Amino acid sequence: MEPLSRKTNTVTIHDVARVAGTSPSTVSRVLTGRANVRETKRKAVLAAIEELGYSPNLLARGLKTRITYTLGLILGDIQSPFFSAAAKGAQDYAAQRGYAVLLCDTNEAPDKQRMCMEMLRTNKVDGVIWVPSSGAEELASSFLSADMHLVQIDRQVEGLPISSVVVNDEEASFKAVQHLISNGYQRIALLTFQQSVTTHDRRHQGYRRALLAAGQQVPASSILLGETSSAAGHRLTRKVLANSPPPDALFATSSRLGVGALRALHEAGVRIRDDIGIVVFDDIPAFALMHPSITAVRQPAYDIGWKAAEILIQSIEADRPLAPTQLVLQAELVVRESSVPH
Amino acid sequence: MEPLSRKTNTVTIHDVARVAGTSPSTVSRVLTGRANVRETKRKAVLAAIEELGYSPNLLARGLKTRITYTLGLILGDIQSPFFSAAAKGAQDYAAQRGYAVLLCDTNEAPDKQRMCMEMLRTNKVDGVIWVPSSGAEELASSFLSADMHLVQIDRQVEGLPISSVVVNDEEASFKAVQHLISNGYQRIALLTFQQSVTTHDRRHQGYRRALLAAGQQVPASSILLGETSSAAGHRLTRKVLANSPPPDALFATSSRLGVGALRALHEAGVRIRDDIGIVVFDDIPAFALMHPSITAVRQPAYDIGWKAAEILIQSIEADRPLAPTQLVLQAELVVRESSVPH
DNA sequence: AATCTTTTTGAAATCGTTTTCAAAACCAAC
DNA sequence: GTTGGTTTTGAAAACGATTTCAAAAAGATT
Repeated sequence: MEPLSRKTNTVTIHDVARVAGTSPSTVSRVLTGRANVRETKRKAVLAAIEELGYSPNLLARGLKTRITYTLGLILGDIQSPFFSAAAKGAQDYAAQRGYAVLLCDTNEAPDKQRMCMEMLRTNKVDGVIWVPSSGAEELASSFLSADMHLVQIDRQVEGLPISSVVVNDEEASFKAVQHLISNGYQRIALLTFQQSVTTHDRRHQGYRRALLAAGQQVPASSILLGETSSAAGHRLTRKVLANSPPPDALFATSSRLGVGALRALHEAGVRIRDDIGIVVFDDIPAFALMHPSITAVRQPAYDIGWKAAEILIQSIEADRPLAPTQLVLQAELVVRESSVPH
Repeated sequence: MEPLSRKTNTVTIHDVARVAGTSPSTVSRVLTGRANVRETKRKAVLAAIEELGYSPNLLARGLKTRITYTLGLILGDIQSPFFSAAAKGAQDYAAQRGYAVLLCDTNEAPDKQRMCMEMLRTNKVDGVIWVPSSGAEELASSFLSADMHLVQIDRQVEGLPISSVVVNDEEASFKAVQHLISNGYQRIALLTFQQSVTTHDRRHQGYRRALLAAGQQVPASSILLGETSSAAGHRLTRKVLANSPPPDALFATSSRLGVGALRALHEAGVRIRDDIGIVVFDDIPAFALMHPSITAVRQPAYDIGWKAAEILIQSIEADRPLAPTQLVLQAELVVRESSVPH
């Protein structure tokens, strides 16, 4: 690390004080608005600030107050529509409350997740919104014991007192599969993530419950496990199409798995909707544009981010430690063409 | 602004020094690695750091060194696939170089853009990557004169010495329209942004040049101007379809305009590909999945972000001011089905 | 006009680092 | 065992804010 050049022309609170004919203390008082200062002085200070183009140094302020008005946001992949919508929601709420947002993309890699947390810690963020990747338990507990404010979104690390904002994965999946059944589909296969993650586990659970409620068995051959990538969706779909009898419907627990499945179905020349129905958990813009359009479970991603920021800031600004909040938003089934046979 | 509670259990460089039996100066030296310290001491210091779980306070460091190792990123809309890919590229490069990224989403609103810049300035970021919205000229020049390091991506504020990373908009558009012409399309309409923004202006320019090169006129009725939203794409397409004769191909200068156009075409019962060809500038994942799949101009969005961060950090770490870099990456036409009649 | 109360003010300490500067420790060569 | 030249070290002064504390000013009350 070689030393870098430094900017020189910074204007500080002392300069403002000098121009306004007062002391730094008073300038600070008008800045924070926490104490009363005579109207004439206040005017003079504001004029000086204007004249000098002064803006307070948040580093110095943060150093003294231990509050940085900065949040960390750790995502698996900012390119995913779900996460970017959540990021936008979080950012919008944070900005409205005067907080800045430090973005971290982990590419779903556990070690990068650790690095991100470390980075956010040294940057003294006031709190963190994150999507815990699998195997994030010790990481979570270590930052919890350093009394870092945390809110997890989408997924949950279970058994720890951490606030979270998630959707009703189990129930929404139950309804989605029930919808397929009530539209006459008989042999519904499941495409899901092989690793244990709360979201996928619960979606899997909802699928099982719907089949059982309809008096159906859940044969092992119709549960397909893989990565949550479109390549995996493609591969698993090809595999399940080889079953005899093949499934007449698919339920995919992530949009990527769904996208891969669609590709495989198209290649196999199977007609979506009539030959095979499909519902995907997590809606993406493309699904509405396709022909036939794809039925999906829409998650309120923007709201998830917004609410997470709200809970986080509330926790940060509370004087005493709060009990963790568990917020469950409602995901809704958006029925389009792919699940409704002619 | 009410006073907030403060964390108490911080471990500082003094604690480390005490445990290691040395002085803060020496601890600082092993942290920065900028001076040599005897191997025994160095070991002791590292052990103490480990034992105490110390991590340096970047606020204090930044206050002293005036270097925060933080970049600002100002985007119009993080949900746009193009911007989120660019954000990812920038973040990946920045992280690799030890920089954090402060995210700002302006919703394309000029006043929010100003607020973002102000926020980044008070946060003392080392530099900023941004997408200048229209009317950002004075903003740009004011931050330029405060010798803030800036790199603009996608769009350019013209006439100011600011580094930028863009694509060959004009040429790629020229090729896209030429491609339509060579596939037999005769009356190609243009859907573009009504406001003057370098990207759209250049794409418009490329469209004109292609038509003129083919010896065609450019009738005013085939230039459709509106917002760069899918609603506008929809409206403009309905409008242009009413022309007599109607166009037999469309060139849209943004993916949103393109998406709206596709919706309108579908509603009108016009068959894409045979009745009407279409090429969209800016590729999105959905285009590859549709039937027929949509020909688009693919931009290296990830690389744009990556390169912008590279240029920015280079400029930050240079001892002396550098001449602004103008980098033009190559956008390429991805020919799919929508522009190739049977 | 004198006293008491309340409000407004500024000097100085502090937050946790880095960095200068001079003293201390080390090492080699005589 | 000096001497002289390197390295290593620690004390103290920043960096730019906030905040405590006591003094000064203003306002009320007699």
